[in-house]
Amino acid sequence: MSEAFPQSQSDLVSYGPLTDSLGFLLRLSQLKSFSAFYDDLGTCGITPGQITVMLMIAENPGIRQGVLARALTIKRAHMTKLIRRMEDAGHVVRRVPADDKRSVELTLSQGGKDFVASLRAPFAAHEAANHSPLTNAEHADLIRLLHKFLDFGPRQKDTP
Amino acid sequence: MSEAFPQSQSDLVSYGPLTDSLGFLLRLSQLKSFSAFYDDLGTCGITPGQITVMLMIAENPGIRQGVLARALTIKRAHMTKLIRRMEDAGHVVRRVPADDKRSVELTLSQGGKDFVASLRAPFAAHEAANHSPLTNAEHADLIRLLHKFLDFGPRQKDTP
DNA sequence: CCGGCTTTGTCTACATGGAAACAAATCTGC
DNA sequence: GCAGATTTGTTTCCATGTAGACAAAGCCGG
Repeated sequence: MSEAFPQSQSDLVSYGPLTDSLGFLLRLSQLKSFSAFYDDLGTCGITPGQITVMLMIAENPGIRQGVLARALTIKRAHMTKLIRRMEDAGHVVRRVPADDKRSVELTLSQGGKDFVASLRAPFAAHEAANHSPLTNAEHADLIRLLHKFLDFGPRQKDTP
Repeated sequence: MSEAFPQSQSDLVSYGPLTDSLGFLLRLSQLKSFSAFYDDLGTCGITPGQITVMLMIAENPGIRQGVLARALTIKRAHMTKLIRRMEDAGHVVRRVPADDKRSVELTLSQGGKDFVASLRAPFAAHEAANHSPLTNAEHADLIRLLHKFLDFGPRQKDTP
């Protein structure tokens, strides 16, 4: 039962119980998606993690580091390293607010804003092409199901 | 536009263009799925990568290392390390065939077979519970869409 | 044969990301 | 106020996985 996945030509392998394992399929899908990201945006000198963080800061100016880490399901320790590099690159500004001197508020520098602006079009093009073998309707379905799987809250409805 | 994901209570964050980014959603979903895996099977002393490799060898006895690496979309260098540890643990046997002395054929030892057998029930239970907020029908849809996204070939049909 | 080219696994760096411990700041109960 | 617990970011160490070079084995055209 259950044969053949995308692997190169034809090694003819049976995937057994993994064939319908959600975790396994999600992992493979994420690897494929990341690979497509590098194909499309590799020349922009950006990684998925970096663009994610920068888009989030652009969308939520002044967001605190820990809040951002929770929102992206990554550890604060790792966020520290990510942010440090983007600060060194001059893209992100760290500010310690007076009312809570433990925390750090993040904003984009002008250079960071310009950089993000220059990435929006390529990123959108990548998203549009990332469907691969999926039709537009299937792509939308997949997004909807992942939202539900993730407990995505107030799905944005334009007409309340 | 676009607010609120699962993060802890309510940090109220806007995800902007990431809200409908397939790559971003796949990454979050994979993290959630992995986390559920450790919750369900962490006590069995196994990682997602290990159980994947062992299930694949059980399903394809004598499979070569490189073929397995391609099938799982991981690098041969990493497969070498994974296999070495499972060999040290006495779960996997490496055999160099006479007809191609470069390659290595993998099989499970009796201990490996027993170990896999002991994991099948917990793994199936985990898969059944991993739907989380998805209905059975939605879960099946999600699997189907991921298969298509991944170019899953001869989708096993019982009635041709 | 036999000099190249490819394939296969391995090795050594290196990048990515998490676990646990820590210091400083804040909060809480008294 | 203030001693103890909690939150926030950081540091260090470790696990996971990749990139590129390598050696050995197989393949191929003369």
